Amino acid sequence: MVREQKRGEERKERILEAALGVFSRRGYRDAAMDEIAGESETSKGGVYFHFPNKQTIFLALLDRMANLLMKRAEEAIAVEPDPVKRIDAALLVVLKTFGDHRSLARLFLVEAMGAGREFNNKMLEMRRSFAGLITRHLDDAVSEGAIPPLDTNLAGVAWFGALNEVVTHWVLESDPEPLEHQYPALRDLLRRSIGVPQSTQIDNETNGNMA
Amino acid sequence: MVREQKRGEERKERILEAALGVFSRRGYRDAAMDEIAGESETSKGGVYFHFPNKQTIFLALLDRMANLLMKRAEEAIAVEPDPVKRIDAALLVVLKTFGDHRSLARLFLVEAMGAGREFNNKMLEMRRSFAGLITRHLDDAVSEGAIPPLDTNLAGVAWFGALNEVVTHWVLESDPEPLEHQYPALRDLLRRSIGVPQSTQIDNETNGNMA
Amino acid sequence: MVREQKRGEERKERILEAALGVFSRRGYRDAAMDEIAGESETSKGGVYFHFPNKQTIFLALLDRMANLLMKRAEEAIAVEPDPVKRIDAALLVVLKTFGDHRSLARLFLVEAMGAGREFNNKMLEMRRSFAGLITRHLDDAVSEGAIPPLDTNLAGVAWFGALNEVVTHWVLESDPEPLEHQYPALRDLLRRSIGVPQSTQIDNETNGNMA
Amino acid sequence: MVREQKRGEERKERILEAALGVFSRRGYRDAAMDEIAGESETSKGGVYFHFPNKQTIFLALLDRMANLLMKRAEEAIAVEPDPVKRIDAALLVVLKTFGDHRSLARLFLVEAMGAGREFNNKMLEMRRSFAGLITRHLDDAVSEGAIPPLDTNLAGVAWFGALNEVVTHWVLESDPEPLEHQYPALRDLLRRSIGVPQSTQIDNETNGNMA
DNA sequence: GATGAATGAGCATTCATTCAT
DNA sequence: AATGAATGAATGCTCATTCAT
Repeated sequence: MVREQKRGEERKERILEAALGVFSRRGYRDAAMDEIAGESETSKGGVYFHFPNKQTIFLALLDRMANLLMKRAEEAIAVEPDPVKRIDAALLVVLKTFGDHRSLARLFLVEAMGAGREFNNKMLEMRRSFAGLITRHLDDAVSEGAIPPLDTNLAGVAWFGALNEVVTHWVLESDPEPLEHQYPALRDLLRRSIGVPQSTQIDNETNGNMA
Repeated sequence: MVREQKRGEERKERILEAALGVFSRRGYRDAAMDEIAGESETSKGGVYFHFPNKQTIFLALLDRMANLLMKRAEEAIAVEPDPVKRIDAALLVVLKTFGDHRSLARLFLVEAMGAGREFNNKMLEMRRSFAGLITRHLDDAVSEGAIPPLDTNLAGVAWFGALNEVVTHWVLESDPEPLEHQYPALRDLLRRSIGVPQSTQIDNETNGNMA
Repeated sequence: MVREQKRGEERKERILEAALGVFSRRGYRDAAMDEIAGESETSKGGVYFHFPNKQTIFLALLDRMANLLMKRAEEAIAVEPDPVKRIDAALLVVLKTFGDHRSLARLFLVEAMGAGREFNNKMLEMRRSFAGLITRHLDDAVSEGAIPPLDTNLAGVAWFGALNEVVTHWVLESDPEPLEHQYPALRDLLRRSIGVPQSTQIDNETNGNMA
Repeated sequence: MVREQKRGEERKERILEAALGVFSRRGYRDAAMDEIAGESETSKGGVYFHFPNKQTIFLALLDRMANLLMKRAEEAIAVEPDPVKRIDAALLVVLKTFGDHRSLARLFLVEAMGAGREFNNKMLEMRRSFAGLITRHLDDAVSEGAIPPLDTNLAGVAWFGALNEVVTHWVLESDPEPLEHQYPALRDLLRRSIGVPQSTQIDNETNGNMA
């Protein structure tokens, strides 16, 4: 029984992987359940046994990406005491994560937008939770006196948007250079935007290069 | 003859208006040519007489929005001698333009993304041209000594993304407040991000914080 | 499993039969997939599950007729040692086969011609293979000394055409008499055309003239 | 007024020529009135002024070919006293006429067949009238004692079919040699089929080559 | 006579989803 | 659990024909 459960999970996993490939290759609307079934070495009925419909599969993938990002960002933040450096760390980890998963990034930032009315709420919620994460940490930095007061709500949204756009360009480009190369300049831009004192900024100038 | 031409143009215009409504109500894929025809008080054949296919209509609408934005931004910039204020002016005009055309904004920022592979190039091109506009003026500001040197390419992309995201939230929200309300905080954030000296900033500080 | 396969084949067969009816009633272009589906007691999707498109169904029917004819003709030929009688036998069998399948005959000789450019190659190939069959046996007859030398390639084509035309008239006529009635006269005509010696001809003279 | 009439006729002629090109290039069904209009330097409305519908244009073209063939054949026959030679002459003239008008031949023999139910009667009638022409002259030959009695009705049909098929192969072939090359062999075949005495046949063996 | 905008019925094909086996 | 045959609604696009100007 336990074995069967595992087999079930494996199958489910295979379906999700196949779906990721198909969705990011064809886009949400042009992805056919047939192709997802074929690519996951199942039958169409098999897919429908594990997922009630196409939308759910897409949403599961979206959630997976969101959780992956969130988790990694929180982890990176957790080990860093300095509020400003926390944000730097989170930024880097997000760039790295997207950079390693271009398909997921495309799904998340490109395909999900116009996938249909049904996804708008979900998208808004996700975007809000990312912006909220940023806002929260900016609030921390403000209350610790590391940066001057500002509209952190707006900053959260705007930062997410800036990041988003950089990644989107990278996703849409046919032959892009590694996403992480954008880190130093983006970090400086964002820091400045919230009035991080020059001194701190110099401190970290060194790690302009990363893996 | 002139009258006929005008009639033709009017009909074309009616179709575009109807299409805008349908596209932004249903999304690109779920928009039916039938509905566009119905809403423009034409027949399906009539629509196809004026446009070769669905894609072309969508693209025409996208172009229209892009041109509208570009034109207004350039105009706002043209009358402003101070490089920093130029950017402020452009920002405001973009917020106002989107704010007045929520449907077009939705089309431009939300629906166009996942409309299909065929639109990706067009989208990238448009996003690049906006980012490029910003970059160009940032370069001017740098060369005039108004702001310190920075990676203006990245800044262009990031600014466009920030703006984009703010507008997108506003588009997806069910009951949003006027988009222009975001102007002061966004302006400050962006200014700071490029190291605009505090003094200039104080000038406009009046309409500062909002929740 | 075997049962399922059989069910699948039955369904496919039903579709082909329905298609034959519809194609020969309406012609290739005016045949609607809807009608084929309806007549085969399936849904449109069902038809498309078994055949990728309309063209393929038509081609399958054409192939079926061609194979049926070829097979029967070869069989009739196989049991007959005398080269001239072989040809007589083949002729008779072709007339009988068409005579028993007026719809297929119409499809094969009338509808297939103007069905569209896509079918021209196929048609030419089929016509060539029939003409070739005749040519081959005429060659045999020549080499056995049963008939004098002649341009057997041309004769193959011409014979096929003669046969074709006789059948076509019969197909297009609103109230035709049995096709086989044409056999004796056609046989004599064809025999004479290749110079079959009178003696052999007399053998079968019995069922000679008809109006 | 006379000039206008002439202009009208010219226009009509241009339309027919254009239609011939389009029909034989695309086939009856795939020929668009738009293209016919464009190619005849008229408007769609213009075409409809001169012809009530598409079918009529096609029929006019068919008639034209039929008349051309008939007329030339009758002419060739008229100047020839010997009944057997008459038939030879008609055959040659038909081969030449088709050979010089491959588009018309395609229209007449290929496209017309599957153009739709509406044309079947017309086609049958045309085929009958050609077969009838042959039959008539065979009857003459019989009554003059030039050939032995035979089923001339069938022979007419079969001959027309033989000729038809030879021309059809030539039409469908991608790179055919001149149609007239088939004349000598076809003539001999047909002669033999009606039992033309050997002597006559030898007489004409000379003109195996033609213009 | 001519034009070309407009009409609208028609149609092949796709695809998410269901369900008997 | 899994299969794959079957469903049927949905939709972009074509084109002969009409008719106001």
